[in-house]
Amino acid sequence: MGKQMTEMLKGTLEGIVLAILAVQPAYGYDITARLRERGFTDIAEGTIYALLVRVEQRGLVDVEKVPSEKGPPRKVFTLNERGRGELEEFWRTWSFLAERIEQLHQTDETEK
Amino acid sequence: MGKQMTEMLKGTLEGIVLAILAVQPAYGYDITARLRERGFTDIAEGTIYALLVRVEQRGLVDVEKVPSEKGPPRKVFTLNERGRGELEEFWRTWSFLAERIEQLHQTDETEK
DNA sequence: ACCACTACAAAGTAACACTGAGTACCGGTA
DNA sequence: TACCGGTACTCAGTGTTACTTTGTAGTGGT
Repeated sequence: MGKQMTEMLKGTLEGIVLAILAVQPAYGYDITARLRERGFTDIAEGTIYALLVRVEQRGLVDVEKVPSEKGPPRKVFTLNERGRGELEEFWRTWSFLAERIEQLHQTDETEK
Repeated sequence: MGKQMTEMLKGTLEGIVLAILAVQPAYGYDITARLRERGFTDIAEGTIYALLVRVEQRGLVDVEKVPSEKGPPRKVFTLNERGRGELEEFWRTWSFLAERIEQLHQTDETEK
């Protein structure tokens, strides 16, 4: 993956995952699959699991072990109240940043 | 500054500064001022100077020392050819990410 | 018995923004 | 003269994050 993308995902990837969980509860392996569907083809599994450990420790999700027919038991993550709060703040922060960057983009374009 | 914003700036702040330099050459202190004008009121000076050292070492900018009437000499940074290339890649990466996140934002909104 | 796919875990690395402190130069004021 | 506010740059140390790599383990098909 490009280095720029790697750096840009820092701070956004967590929000992306929370947003995916907001749509519907999911387990790690499933989340990486959904990310790939949405165009994030190069995100390593290990990255997602590490991120899930963090959000669990911070109490943003509830966890439930569910047996699987094809492999080890699944850890299903559900966004809880705190998680929803965090996600809302993520959208606020994102909107703030995106607006200002888009403004710069326009200025930059017109310079050409 | 909020922790989320701090993390989100990773990978984007460099692009933001390059975009500002694309409009017009500037020195560190000036760049922080322009950032504040554009709404980034909480970005520490030290952060900008460290970033400028990095982009200089990577050869994205040309540097010129210019004496100042009110303080130490200014290090004026001008975006060069490599810097413009990097900036273009930044916009590509940004657009890719922003599109997908906005898509998620919509999905998330309609869920409510 | 082997292999592919599913599913999770963990250690080590690199990159980045922040904090806080420090240096230095100038002009104005008391 | 002595001080202070504004300008301008530097640097060491900290915490967080995503990536890489490797390993473990269960299931089903051939």
